[in-house]
Amino acid sequence: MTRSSPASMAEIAAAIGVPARAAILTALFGGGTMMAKELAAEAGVAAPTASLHLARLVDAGLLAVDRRGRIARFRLASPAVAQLLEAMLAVATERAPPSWRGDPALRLARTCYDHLAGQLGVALTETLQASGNLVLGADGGEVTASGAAFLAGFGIDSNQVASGRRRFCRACMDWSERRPHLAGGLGAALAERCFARGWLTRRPDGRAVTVTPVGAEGFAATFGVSVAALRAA
Amino acid sequence: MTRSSPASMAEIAAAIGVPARAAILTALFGGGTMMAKELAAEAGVAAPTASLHLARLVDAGLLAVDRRGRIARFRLASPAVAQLLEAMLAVATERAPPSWRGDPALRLARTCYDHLAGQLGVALTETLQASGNLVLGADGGEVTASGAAFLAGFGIDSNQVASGRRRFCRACMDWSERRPHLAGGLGAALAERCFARGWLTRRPDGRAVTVTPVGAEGFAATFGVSVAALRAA
DNA sequence: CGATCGGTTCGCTCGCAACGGAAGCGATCG
DNA sequence: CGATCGCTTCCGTTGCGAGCGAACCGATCG
Repeated sequence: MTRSSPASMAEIAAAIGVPARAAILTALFGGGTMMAKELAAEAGVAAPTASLHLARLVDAGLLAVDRRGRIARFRLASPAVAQLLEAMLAVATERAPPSWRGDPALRLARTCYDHLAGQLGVALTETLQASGNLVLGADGGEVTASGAAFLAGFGIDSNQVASGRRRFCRACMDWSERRPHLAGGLGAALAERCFARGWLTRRPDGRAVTVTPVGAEGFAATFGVSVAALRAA
Repeated sequence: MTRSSPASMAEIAAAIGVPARAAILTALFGGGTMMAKELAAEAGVAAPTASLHLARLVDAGLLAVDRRGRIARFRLASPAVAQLLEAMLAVATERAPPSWRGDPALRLARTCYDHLAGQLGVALTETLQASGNLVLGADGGEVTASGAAFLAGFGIDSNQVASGRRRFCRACMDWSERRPHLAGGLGAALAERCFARGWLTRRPDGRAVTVTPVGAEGFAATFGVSVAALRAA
């Protein structure tokens, strides 16, 4: 029966369709994991209420939970969920008042689940393509021979990333820039390296990330991306 | 304020998160337009109830309405909404019981907003790429010189499609096949030609489409796609 | 110009679920 | 072993909204 689709769609949407739960998902959209108590604060509700919300989100298949002793850490259940949230933001911005595209800091650089988004994410992706290091196809994408060498120099072993269970390379539409950025295992690896090198730091209060001074230098030297120019644009 | 995102996300999700409204959206996901009365029947509710639901969906920016005299025709507000629904279906199938990927007819061929999806949509897309007629990139895609000639023979003027306001060519992830299919203006044009030639016919009861005998012949002769083989797979 | 038809507004009922307070439970630590 | 902490379960309250029937409104048609 075709009729099963609307039912499960409504179930999923209803699980999101409450300010408290939407706030929880938004907080986790940055890609991290959080304890129930933190999420309760994030959603602005009491602990018992948050507990119910979290149970429902897990039940709906939107969150995964990692219970260790008395503490429970929550995260998005899958990349597909992150894509869903991304799509909702796209619709939200589309219908938003004339020209309000979100917090400038959020537009500049943010995490999208586990990879980079915003102007920085898009710029890095386009630079990699323009330099012939990366070819993004609709069915994924490939790293060229020169690209593998380039990434190796950056600390990423393309073969190892590609051997993972996860989709190697994927284009993810950026809701604020309306252009695609790099996602998938490779996108995650790239983001991870940027954090590990201290080029980027996560902010405790959202998914926007801060580009450090050394990061600004690094992005310019390694990728030819000027963060200052992005900020001015 | 970052805080505006969760609020609008919840608003949008809440607009979908009721069986009746999800059914309405699903019915329109096929890409057509429908009258309020038809949608009421589709959702299984009385006319007044449907009227409220429709008003709310329009208000949430998910539906657009075309009022002409006493009749009101509804359609999805934008391609972004179609992408959102696609993403919800992706999450729904992910969490679905072991291996239930929807109605076989729906998997074989269906419309996704205004282009083709399902095994047929994916197969056509992959054939076009393999034959060097189409190069799908992350930031859209291009029709090669030979591709333009090929499409012209099929009745599609690539230049005219490309000159439209709409994104020419885009990859849309197929929720049942988990592989991308062709979307955007070109995808819509391709689907339109298939219907115009009588290769495909819409079913009144859903978004699944029927491949006619002449269509099966045409897909094999023109694209080298065997519908019978797809059906068997 | 009266009948019909599509759609909306009104008034009402009913049920679900969001929420906080208090208590319970298991894990951890001093 | 007792105190604390993180989380959950169990209450009761409260309010929102989904639903229908009936009446209403405007467009269209005979």
